[in-house]
Amino acid sequence: MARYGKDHKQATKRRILDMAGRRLKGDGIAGSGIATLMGDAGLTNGAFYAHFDSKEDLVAQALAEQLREQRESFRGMSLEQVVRTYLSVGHRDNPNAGCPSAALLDEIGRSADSTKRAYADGLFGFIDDIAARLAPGDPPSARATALSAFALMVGTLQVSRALVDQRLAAEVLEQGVESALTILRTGQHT
Amino acid sequence: MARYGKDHKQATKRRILDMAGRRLKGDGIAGSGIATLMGDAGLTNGAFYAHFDSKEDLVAQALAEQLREQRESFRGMSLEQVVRTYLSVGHRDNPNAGCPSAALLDEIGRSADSTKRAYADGLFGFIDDIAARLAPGDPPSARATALSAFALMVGTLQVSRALVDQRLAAEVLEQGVESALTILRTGQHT
DNA sequence: TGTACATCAGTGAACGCGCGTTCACTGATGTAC
DNA sequence: TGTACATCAGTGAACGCGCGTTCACTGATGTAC
Repeated sequence: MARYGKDHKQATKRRILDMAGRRLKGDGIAGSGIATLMGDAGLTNGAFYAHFDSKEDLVAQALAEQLREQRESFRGMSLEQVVRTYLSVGHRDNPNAGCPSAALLDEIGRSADSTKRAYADGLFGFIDDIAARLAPGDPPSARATALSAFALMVGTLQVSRALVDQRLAAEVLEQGVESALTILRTGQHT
Repeated sequence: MARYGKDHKQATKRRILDMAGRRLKGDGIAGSGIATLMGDAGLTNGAFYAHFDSKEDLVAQALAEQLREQRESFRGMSLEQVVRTYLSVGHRDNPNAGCPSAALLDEIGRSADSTKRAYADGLFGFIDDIAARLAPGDPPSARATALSAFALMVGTLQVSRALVDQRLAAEVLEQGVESALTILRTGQHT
């Protein structure tokens, strides 16, 4: 037995993963160093490899965790609420607390296959949640619609984050809400 | 007079910008170092600062140039052709020769204001081209539709690039084509 | 025409720094006797 | 109860490397006389 409670190490790892998820979304994958990531969790760089095989390993696990949390955070909402929350100024201005897709999608495209697989698994869990609400009787039929609406929301949030002009950025978000709702309402599904 | 033709330096700068544009889209902003960028243009790191103030400066200029080229490349196409070319397997598999938005949008969101401004200028030039084709008489009325279609295409291409499963990635692209065309056909404009 | 000088695009070494990763070590605790 | 030992999460210095940036220098050319 270790001198700490038997789930101490597990709790530490969870803390690292949580903090790393936020940091990665805020500063990007390439922009987040191991020492900083560990410092966020109140530890030093050396302890990192007691928990993870490599930075890639951490990124894949943190990504999975962030997607799980995002999925949960939308659980009780109506689809309209999901769209309005996603394309809100609050979400736009706090990438570190927001959607991992909007924050990291192009970097994920350049990442190792293990990271991509972790991402894909988490993403389609989320997409299936939306599809199930669009077509409770036959979720697969609504997958394409759900994915299109999501792709539109991700692209819109990213564009809005790339704009300096606040007025224009807000307008882009509002138009995104209308378009996303239209897709969800008129999509081909049962 | 310099010992080279009077536009020699200008030509070198254009070469650096062109190569840098490709490299940045392929490896990301944080993933592209000055020495590598200069090596691509057949030069050494030291010459960089004879052409640019800083890496940020280069990124802003290269981004503007890439957006200009993208705009030109779509000039003669119908909107349907634009959509099908954008959401093609060829585009998906060659980010370095493709859309700067799809390759770099989330990193641009984390960049300096000067970079964001260069991006916004280029982006809306492109969006306005699409809007002008949707509503030749009154382009501004179609801006929202054009932007939504573009956001959907960017998000879709990014998702498709993040997938390891080729079959699934191709399916995502195909569904994206349908959704984008639907938005362009049914959007609210004159 | 021939020589001395000015120009300046480009070189390549060096700056301090942070990167991902390794590893010998610390020190708090639990177990054995 | 007291002491010796094993465990192991975490420390922090060090590894080689590439980063963005600076700068003294090179060498090919054009100009002046």
